[in-house]
Amino acid sequence: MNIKQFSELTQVSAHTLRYYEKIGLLKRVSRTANGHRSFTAKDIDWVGFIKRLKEMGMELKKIQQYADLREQGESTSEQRKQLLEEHVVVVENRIEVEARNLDKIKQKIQYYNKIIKN
Amino acid sequence: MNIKQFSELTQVSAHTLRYYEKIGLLKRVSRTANGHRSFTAKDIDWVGFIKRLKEMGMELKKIQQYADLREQGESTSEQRKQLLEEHVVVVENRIEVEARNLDKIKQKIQYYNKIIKN
DNA sequence: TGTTGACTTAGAGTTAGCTCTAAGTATTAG
DNA sequence: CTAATACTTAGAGCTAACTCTAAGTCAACA
Repeated sequence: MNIKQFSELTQVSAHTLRYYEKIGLLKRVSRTANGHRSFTAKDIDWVGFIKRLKEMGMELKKIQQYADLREQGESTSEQRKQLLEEHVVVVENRIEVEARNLDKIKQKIQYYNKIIKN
Repeated sequence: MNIKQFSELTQVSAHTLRYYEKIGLLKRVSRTANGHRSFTAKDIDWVGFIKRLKEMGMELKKIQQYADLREQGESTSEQRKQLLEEHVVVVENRIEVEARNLDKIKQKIQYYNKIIKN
């Protein structure tokens, strides 16, 4: 599948896909005879995973580390697991902070409700 | 209180405080005879509020809007309240998405646990 | 008197993560 | 055969939110 089709499937722009390859997030993307990128079904899963990590606020640099480990094969499973576990902690803390702040903002809204009514 | 003391109290760098004033987040900061900024106790609260909104992922532009309304006085309470309510929805959705993604990542970790044990 | 240190400004530089441009090649349709 | 279209690359440009620099003023202290 060429870059355009892949871009539509993954909802990631062709520009961004090339960028991801350049910075080492997508590895060993195969090419056709004329040098065009040719993406596979496996690439779809991988980009999906990248998107999820990104959505969780993982930096591209960290995702890159994961990609590096992944490329090295099975022997790095433990390290990849650790990387994910580290990020789980980060996200859990962030959710907690956000929940706390949400509460405070809601209190502020309550305050506005009072002064507006009177 | 001068910018250095204020910076230490609020944990926001002097550079950033000047920047916040320039983009209209801090308004009417008073000056001493020699032109130095002079911050007050009210400014501490306001910067604290800015920090909370920022922590919740509100863009400085949006915070600026809030600051503009705040400057216009009591009559804008309703609009400020709406602005906060809008953001509450944004944050609630984000927390939800994060919780869902967290689950998926935890599943991935479980998968690693399986393949590592065997 | 001079030098230290805090402040001032305008504006340049930085980082992340894209996003776009220019110049070029290859394939396909008319 | 030519025009349109899709691809390629290197590298420039953009946005947010700082962060820093340079050049200058001013007060205090040895």
